[in-house]
Amino acid sequence: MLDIKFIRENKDIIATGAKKKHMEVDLDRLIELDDQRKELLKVVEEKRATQNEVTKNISSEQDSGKREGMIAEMQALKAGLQKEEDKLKEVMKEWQALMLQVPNVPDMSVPEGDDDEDNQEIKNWGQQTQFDFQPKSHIDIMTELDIADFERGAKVHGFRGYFLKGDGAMLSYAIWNYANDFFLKKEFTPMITPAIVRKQHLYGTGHLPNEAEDVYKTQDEDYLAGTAEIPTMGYYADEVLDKSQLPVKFLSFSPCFRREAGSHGKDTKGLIRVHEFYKVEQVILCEASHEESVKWHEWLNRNTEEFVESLGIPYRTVVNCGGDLGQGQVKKYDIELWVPMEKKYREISSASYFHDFQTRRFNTRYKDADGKTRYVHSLNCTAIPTPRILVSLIENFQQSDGSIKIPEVLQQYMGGKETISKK
RNA sequence: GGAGGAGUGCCCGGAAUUGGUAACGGACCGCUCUCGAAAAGCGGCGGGCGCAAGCCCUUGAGGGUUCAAGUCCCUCCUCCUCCGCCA
Repeated sequence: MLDIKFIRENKDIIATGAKKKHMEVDLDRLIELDDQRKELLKVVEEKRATQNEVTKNISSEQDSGKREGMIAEMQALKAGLQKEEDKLKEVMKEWQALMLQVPNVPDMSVPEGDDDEDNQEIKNWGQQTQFDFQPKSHIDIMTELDIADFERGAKVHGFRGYFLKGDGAMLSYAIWNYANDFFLKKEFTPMITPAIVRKQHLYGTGHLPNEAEDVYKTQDEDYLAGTAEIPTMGYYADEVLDKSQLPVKFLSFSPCFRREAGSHGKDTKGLIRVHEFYKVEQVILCEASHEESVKWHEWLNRNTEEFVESLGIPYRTVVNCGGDLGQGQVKKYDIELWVPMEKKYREISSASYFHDFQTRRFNTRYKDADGKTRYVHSLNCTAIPTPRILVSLIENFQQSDGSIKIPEVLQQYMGGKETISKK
């Protein structure tokens, strides 16, 4: 959500930004509606003012005749007021729907482009793994080692179902525990968040109204969060923080649920694209300054890069192009890990900042040094998603005998084990 | 799921004639006073419109009754007490 004043004063900037993001929004209609809103508001407020004043006098009026007259007068005024209020309500409905459509303005440094094909590599770390034997996919490796079961996953869950089993499960625990130790050194507050959330919080983060298809819903009209970003951002909704509390740094762990409604044909096998997974997510709330946002954005992304480097998995970082940005995002980096069997880098992390786009919807503010309340700025970045990280980890660390070498930093979390091999 | 009680201004307390238009106190911020601090005093301390005076909105959310709703009615949410169920 942007400020309507800002929209009115910067229509061209927003229109250009929307175009860069390949998003449609009818700003002229919005401004037209806003004119109507202002006009109606004026009429309504004037009538309410009269009503308030006369009504106040009614209670102190002793003469019952006069009193009756005033009441009758107010009854008439009320009928007119009601009509105007109904009109206003009608205008507000469309106004609000349009306001939810206005995308945040992408940063100047965001490259032009249609989709993820046009994202630009800004960093490349490590060597693409070379094998002196015929490498296998994570699906084959895990199945042969009996550390994942996709057939039974499909039997129990359905399409995109999976079981992690034995050392496959243990490897996930190891990654979670290692990630906790790694990131908590950077002064995050760890959180385990609810995965079932109320609708309003998905509007807050910007997942609604535009991504409704991709979200699971309960019979109570609650939603299953696709990321801990949603509950974590909701944590301080409708609250006013003190400047001294900022920046707030949360490391949130939660299950994540995604319908993947728009990607039926894609990544139909294995652990790349699944309906449910676990994720450790970094979330930051900082002061309302672009410089602060940029600083923490770089920091968040670097944290995850460092984490991947410590595992020794080759990766690259891209800056997302305009067409690959979400509605609220100002700028986004993706970290992509090398997947040998696909001969491609695949995304495992997204670092984005939003300025006050989200916090305006969440109504999360802070009291600044000058005593003014402002909306905080919000950012988030994946720390680590499981099981997707396993795809690269396993494929890059496979050995000729079909076993998996466990990255050194994870070994202590696997009881000192160095390889996962066939029993 | 059932029965009863409660929810008040950025925060914490806490009033409001059994319908008459949200007191007051604390905390916090600014100023005065002070060498400095404390104390005391004054002002501020939700949102919108307006150059301003001022006006409108805001008592968990949304509706309704009424000239007028914190107060009455309906739906929902949250918390507390009890019953039932339960990892």
